[in-house]
Amino acid sequence: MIEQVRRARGRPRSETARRAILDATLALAAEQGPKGVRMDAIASRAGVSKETLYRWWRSKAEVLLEALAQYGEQTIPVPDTGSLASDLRAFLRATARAADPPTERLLRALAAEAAADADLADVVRDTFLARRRADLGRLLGRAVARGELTAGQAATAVDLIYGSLWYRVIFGIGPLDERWADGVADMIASLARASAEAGVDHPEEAPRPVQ
Amino acid sequence: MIEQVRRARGRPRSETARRAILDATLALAAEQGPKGVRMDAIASRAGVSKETLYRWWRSKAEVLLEALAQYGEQTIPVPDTGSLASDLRAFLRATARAADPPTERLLRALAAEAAADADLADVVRDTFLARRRADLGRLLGRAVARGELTAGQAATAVDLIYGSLWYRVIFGIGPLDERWADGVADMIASLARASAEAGVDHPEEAPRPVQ
Amino acid sequence: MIEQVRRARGRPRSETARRAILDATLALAAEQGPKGVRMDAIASRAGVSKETLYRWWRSKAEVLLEALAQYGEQTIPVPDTGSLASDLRAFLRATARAADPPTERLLRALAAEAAADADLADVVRDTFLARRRADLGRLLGRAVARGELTAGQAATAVDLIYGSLWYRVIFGIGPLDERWADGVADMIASLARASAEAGVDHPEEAPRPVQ
Amino acid sequence: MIEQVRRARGRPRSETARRAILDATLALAAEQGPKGVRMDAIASRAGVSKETLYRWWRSKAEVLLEALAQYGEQTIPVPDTGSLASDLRAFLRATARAADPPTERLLRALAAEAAADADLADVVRDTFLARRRADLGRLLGRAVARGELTAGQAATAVDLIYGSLWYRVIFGIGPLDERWADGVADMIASLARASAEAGVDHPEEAPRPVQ
DNA sequence: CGGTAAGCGAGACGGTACGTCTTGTCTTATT
DNA sequence: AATAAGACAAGACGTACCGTCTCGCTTACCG
Repeated sequence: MIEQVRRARGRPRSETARRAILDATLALAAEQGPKGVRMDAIASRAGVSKETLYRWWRSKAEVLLEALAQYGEQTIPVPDTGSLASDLRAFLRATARAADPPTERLLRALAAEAAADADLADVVRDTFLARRRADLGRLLGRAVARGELTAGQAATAVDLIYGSLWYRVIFGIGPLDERWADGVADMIASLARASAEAGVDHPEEAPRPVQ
Repeated sequence: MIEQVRRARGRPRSETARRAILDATLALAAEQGPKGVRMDAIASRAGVSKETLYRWWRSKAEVLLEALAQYGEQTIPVPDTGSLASDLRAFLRATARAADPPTERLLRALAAEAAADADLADVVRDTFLARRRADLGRLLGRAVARGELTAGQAATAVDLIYGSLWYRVIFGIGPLDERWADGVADMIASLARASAEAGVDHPEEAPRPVQ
Repeated sequence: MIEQVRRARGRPRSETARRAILDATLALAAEQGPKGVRMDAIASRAGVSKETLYRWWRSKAEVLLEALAQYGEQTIPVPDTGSLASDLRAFLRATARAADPPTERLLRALAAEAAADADLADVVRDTFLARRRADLGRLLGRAVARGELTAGQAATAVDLIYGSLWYRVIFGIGPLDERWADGVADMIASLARASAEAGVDHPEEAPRPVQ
Repeated sequence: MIEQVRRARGRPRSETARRAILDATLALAAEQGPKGVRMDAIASRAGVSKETLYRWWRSKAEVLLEALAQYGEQTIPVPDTGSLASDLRAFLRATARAADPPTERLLRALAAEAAADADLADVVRDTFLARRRADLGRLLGRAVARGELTAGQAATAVDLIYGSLWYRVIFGIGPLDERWADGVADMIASLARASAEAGVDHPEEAPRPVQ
């Protein structure tokens, strides 16, 4: 049984234009920083009209969101090694790798939009951030299940971890490199080990040494 | 012989205008959010000309910085009870109290500016953030001295703690209330307790300056 | 094969906006005088953005020039009755009729701009004034051909006649009415008659009585 | 009986400052044209405070008026040789000499102010222009008395002559040199000769006040 | 000769217009 | 129907100039 996709009438959306727009967005962010990411600059660099931009995305923020979905952290796997420490390390190292300088600048541009506009912040939180928070939540959830963390600690940890990421990006505190990933992962993992040793819920789970 | 402070020539700067401007900035942020904080709106609300605004502050961000210094977190004491847990609790609760909704909105407006402009972010980081980071650094430094944390952990903790604060503010993740303060304080303190029990490496190691 | 006029791509310039701008310019000048002719007032009255104004005219003076071309003296015919006296009368009476109060105020606004800016004055002289000077020059040129005036006198007369017009407008010396037109026309014509009687160049041309 | 000039109390007005201001006004006009004549520029160039400027002159136009009175045409004698032609030549040649480039630029700046502001134009007309018009009126009045001109022609001639002067200055039509003076003088004088020959009405008719 | 009142330099101030910039919408002809 | 081109409305930005105000200092008179 062949699934017949109903073809829309008229000229189909140009995939070329879509890619050109997202590429241009990334390139502009990379080369000129958040301020360089202007709708007319994106359009002109992509060889596309502003009309096309606004036909498919309602605002600059939406373009940024899709550009991030394309180039950013979307491919970060959620590891499950049985150890919070190694899970976190792997996850945050992958996160740091995904946050290369161009992507960092996209994040920064997105943060600028969200900080300035509460409605937009809601959207960003409930779509873009929510997915990443859910991933990290699942990872930490396994530690909760093993009794290494309480649910409340896991929730707080999500804020601490992603908070430190955005904080560093927005204010230029420092790079999102392996050192950052390991520092944060170890810190949270030590805590978990401590909790486990203190006999939370599931003492049968042996704590593993961090590194 | 008493050193006579030489009075500057010409009409002295109007303290009234200065206060009116900072008040107007706070009021606009509180009432209309970051987008309401416009230079012309500040000027008109303060009964001041734009020229006066630009005479004393080169950008909106500088006005925000001074308004924050005036109304914001500048009076948060750094407690020293001998216990990291209670020090942190007290410090973060005071921080949460200082971050009332109007102040939160000022912070948000400032974040929007800093995210959009890297040069400005440098200024914000090196003046506004640095003071708060230093306060928290001193607090954590005592725990380092007591062997409850390594210097590296203390540095990471600063990012985690303030990161979570800004993250919640910028993206509207949740309020900066006592629950937040206690959750974060407990989390970091548990870690310290765990580290101390584990006999962490070298307490004599001097704490690295927290950026 | 018919030459097809290539239509420019993109949205065509709005004729509505153009007219609204020129109308608003005239109305503001008429109602509020030269000081009322402000770029933002024109824009707001015309229901147009300032950007549209500056897209098509680089300065207020250019808008005034086009408004004058639209409403001003452009339709003044250059009569040729064979008599300098009646030609001049007809021409200056038509000029006076064209210089109704709203137009006078546009002229005044234009003079203010030109007086303040030498570069602009050059443009005004070489475009707007030049056309009128040429018209009057042709009219007087016929008198020169008839031997009623020397070429030098004709040139001086152009300055005298238009000079008196602008002088009266700018400093509010008096109105540009029929009395003014006749007074100036008769004066120049008497001179021509006198020159002719004195036997300048072409004595065969009989002087005609001034009406 | 000795007229005792009552000396005002307090520090007397600085004549140095007054001269410095008028000099600076002239110099700025000469060097930078009408646009360079700014109140703060005058003050700073004269080494004087704006306070002092506005203490003695209510507006830029008043400063210009006094600067012109100082450097401009104030010393032009009204000749009385018994011949209109030579009187006019002498008067206009002296006028042209007085209108050197720096003075021309002052005139231009004054015209810009007057054109933009009707109230100011009234003042300029009734003070500055009136004196010159009266001088020229007296000169022409003698021709009227001799029956060379009618009173109406004399009045029109004043507009034509001074009109041409301002017209040339404002729009940069051409210089106010001897050629201009002679051209205008000869033109008006020819007319007078013609009228006299034609036996124009009679001298008992009193010359109308020339506005 | 010392008090005092006005003049003065400095420069901050409120007001207002300018010309620029960016966002998001709209209107053409073309594909 | 989607697109490139580009004009458009809205509105904030930062600058410039005007004329006013507020200091502390200076100058010359007058008692």
